[in-house]
Amino acid sequence: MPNPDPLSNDTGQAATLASQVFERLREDILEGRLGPGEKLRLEVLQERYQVGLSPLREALNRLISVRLVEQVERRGFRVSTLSAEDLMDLIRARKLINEVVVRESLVHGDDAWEEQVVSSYHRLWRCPMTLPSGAANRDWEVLHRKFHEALVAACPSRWLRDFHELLFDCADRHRRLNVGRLDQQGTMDDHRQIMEAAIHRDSPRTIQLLNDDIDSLMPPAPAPAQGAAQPAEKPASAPRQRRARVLAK
Amino acid sequence: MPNPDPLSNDTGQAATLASQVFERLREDILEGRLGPGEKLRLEVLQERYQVGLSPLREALNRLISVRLVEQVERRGFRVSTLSAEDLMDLIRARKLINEVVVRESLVHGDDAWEEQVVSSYHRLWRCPMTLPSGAANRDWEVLHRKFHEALVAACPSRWLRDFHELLFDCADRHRRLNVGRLDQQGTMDDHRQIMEAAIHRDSPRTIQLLNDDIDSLMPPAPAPAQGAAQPAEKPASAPRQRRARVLAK
DNA sequence: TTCGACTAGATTTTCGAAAAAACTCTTTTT
DNA sequence: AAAAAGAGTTTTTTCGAAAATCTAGTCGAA
Repeated sequence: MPNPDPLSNDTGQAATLASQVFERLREDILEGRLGPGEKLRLEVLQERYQVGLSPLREALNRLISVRLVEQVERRGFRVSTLSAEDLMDLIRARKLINEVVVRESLVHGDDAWEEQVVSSYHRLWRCPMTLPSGAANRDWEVLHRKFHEALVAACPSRWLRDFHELLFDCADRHRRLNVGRLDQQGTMDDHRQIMEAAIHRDSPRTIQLLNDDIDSLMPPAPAPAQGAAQPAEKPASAPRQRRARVLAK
Repeated sequence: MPNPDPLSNDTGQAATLASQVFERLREDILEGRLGPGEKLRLEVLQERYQVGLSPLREALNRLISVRLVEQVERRGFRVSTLSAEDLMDLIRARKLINEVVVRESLVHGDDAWEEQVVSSYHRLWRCPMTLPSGAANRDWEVLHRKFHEALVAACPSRWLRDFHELLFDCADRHRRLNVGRLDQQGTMDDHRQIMEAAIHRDSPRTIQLLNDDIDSLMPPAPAPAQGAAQPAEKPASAPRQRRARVLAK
């Protein structure tokens, strides 16, 4: 379940404005309402989220650490870009980390872990991937993430789990922004297979299945370098095209 | 060479206050002037670095992303702690990432890379590890970091290089704060061996040597769980010792 | 025309004070 | 005594305006 109340965090405390804005910005980027490469003007965001500069800036900074936003000193923030190259690198790194983390998790997972895997799978299974309207179902996204998180939850290395999570989120952004362009059918069944391989502690198979899943993000057409997502200056409003400039050093 | 001018960044631009404070805070934490677990009161830092809240907060947020600082909403920031457990985990993760990154780097490294490795080694070799005064030599720290960076610079995966860097910095913090307690003699010679193995493209040996180096951070005495570094409330000034309290959750 | 200096407007960064929470200590209640 | 309730003090978070810097466009010289 996604936290239903954005005004409070998991511990029931009231969230700071910074956290709230962080969440909203995150969603907006993940869902593509703020496109890759788009400039994030502070005043605009201030207006959009109805907050002052302090919480906004704080949120932006946190988004940088999860690589959703990039900053150039004194020149502001922008949504980070998604290039085909990045994606390839991401896929490679992910497979690598995944392999280790999954293996470790399967080795160390106890009964409680197993239950978590099964139940998070079941919740995911029950949840429709798309809403009746055809739009992506946010709940599904969250459950999907939780399922993958549960799989590796038993890996004893915090560092590796964190890397895994970061990579997952980045890959997930690519996935979301490419829905339609990607072939995402088997997903339902894939997850069941993964879950079963995992609770049978079949490392090689689990890893293999997950790697396939990861690979499914590969840019559809290895077609001529034309880039799936260019750092467009907000397609909707790109009146002023400026020529390349030589920046100091 | 550490950037000699903290008022400007690498591109010659004037650095923002936030960046300057970030650097200073970073140094202070790395050198132990701000100890592990120490509470970072905003007002105190404001006074110490002579800046307003905005740049301070920004710096703190950036430090969080490199794991030097931790935050609890509405309860402020503190220097992140260093436990023996963390260190063990860190060592494991580092060896793992290291293995991959080094192998890739040795495979892809070209002549320019090789030169960089050699020259960064040489600069390191030339530099005394400690100052005449006996204190740690900051230049050496920087060159040391650069040497390790150069080794893996040819790894084509940005993600893995970034992970490698993050892990290195964290491990380095442990090392610095434990100088004296650790056996750090062979270092000089070790680096030469590493460099040579690397330019001979001898992956297994390079990896082995680096792993040994990493292992050398292992807590000296596996003595009774007494923790090498407790989240002490600033040893230097702990006038009010307050009894343990039950914190929410 | 092309380059460079310059100006006006836009945008980001920083400050100082106000608002909101958390913490400490005391008092009250069970 | 232990827990609950308050009151005053810290500390963090947020705002709104000022300062600093960047950008785009203009004008003049080569």
